[in-house]
Amino acid sequence: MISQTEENYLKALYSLISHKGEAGVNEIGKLLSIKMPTVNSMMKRLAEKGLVIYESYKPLKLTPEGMRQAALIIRKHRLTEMYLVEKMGFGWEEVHNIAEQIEHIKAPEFFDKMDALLGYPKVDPHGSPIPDPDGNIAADHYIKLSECQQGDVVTLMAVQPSSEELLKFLNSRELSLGAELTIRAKEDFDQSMSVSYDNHNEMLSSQVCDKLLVSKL
Amino acid sequence: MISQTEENYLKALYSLISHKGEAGVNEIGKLLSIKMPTVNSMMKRLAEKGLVIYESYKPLKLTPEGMRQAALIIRKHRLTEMYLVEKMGFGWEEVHNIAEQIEHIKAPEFFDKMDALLGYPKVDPHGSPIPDPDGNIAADHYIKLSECQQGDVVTLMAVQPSSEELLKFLNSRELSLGAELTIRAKEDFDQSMSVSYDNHNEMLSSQVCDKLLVSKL
DNA sequence: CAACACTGTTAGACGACACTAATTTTGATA
DNA sequence: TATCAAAATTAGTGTCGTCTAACAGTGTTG
Repeated sequence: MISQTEENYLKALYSLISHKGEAGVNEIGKLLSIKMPTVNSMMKRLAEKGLVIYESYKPLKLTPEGMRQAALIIRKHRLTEMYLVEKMGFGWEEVHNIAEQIEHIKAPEFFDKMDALLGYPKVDPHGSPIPDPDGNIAADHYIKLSECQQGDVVTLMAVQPSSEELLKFLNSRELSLGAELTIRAKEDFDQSMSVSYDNHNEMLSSQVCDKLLVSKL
Repeated sequence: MISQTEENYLKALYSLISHKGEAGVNEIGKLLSIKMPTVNSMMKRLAEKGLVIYESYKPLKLTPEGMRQAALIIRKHRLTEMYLVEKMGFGWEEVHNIAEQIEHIKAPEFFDKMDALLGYPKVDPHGSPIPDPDGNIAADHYIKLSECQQGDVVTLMAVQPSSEELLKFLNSRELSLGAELTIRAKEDFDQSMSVSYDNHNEMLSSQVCDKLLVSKL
């Protein structure tokens, strides 16, 4: 049995590894607000359980089973977020903390029911892919808005990572997934962008553009 | 902050006290499958926190604040059960274990939303009253079917306590809340009852009749 | 390449929550 | 009322998940 605490470590490890390719004890600690020695001993325990590959002073890895378990937790998290938005009327900026708790519920039938009621969605409300029931996750091929050029016309597909503050900012600009963005200008000195969509014409800082994932038309 | 574990003790204490008027360390232990010494030390901790009145070798009591906290957990449990049945399509016999976990979620807005989507229900799927947001719980004035007499015509209002097995039994007899029962006969030697409702005519054992709460017309 | 900063590890402690074994209190009853 | 069984308590242990303090390894850089 994997405890709630262990689940949180697996999730953190998974997200660090999939974003940066590697994860160290220190990084996990920062992500979870837990001190290094605690992380260290937890990594040893997860290694005992066959979920993590631990070698002294080497970067951490997940075993295939560890990857699968992590993906299944993320599946529960993202299904929950989708359910909260689609079926209960929460805003996409409100659901993270609730899903963070519900993801630990041990009741497969509960998540299966959400999945069915939602029509087996492929992505969560922020555009991140929902792993399938076996723990397989579709790689998305989107690019960052910040990598696009003046004149490009793109569709907003995901917000990643999606802090509550960023989502509120996007709300205030009425910018949501599926919006068709035309890049009017890109400033050389700060990489900020001027984009238009629907009835809007907005300036987006590089920090924002870095977190908006788009697909070119 | 009240931990999940502490919440479970409060709930157990609340239900023992409200059903039997009193609760002892031993009974709580049995209810929660936890050994007496563990219960004992937990009771001292809850007393420290002002939730329980603990005096050596005396029956346990809840303080007003302890009562309130317990009622609020029960509120979350029952709202969740109602939501699972009404909005997600679960059967009334399936929801207890899921609600047992979701009741510990710390997110008032989540339960407020369920409450609103359900139209502020007064009872859960088994007919038990849902405490209000301040922790006040309406006393029901129902009587046990087992206390009724031949010839009585009554409405089934609640099933209490409602084990999964009992609920499945009632399903198999198509007996649900709101059914209008006519008591055809009551056997003296075993207190079993013959009742009719809708297109049914069934024998109910005393064990069953003890758990069906009804109101007389 | 030596020094230093950062990262990682070991050792020891602690609170929460569980246990077993041994003891004490209570209340029923022979 | 003396005894005894059940309930309650105390004492001591163990695991999980956290911490701090001290020490060790790694890699960059003057």
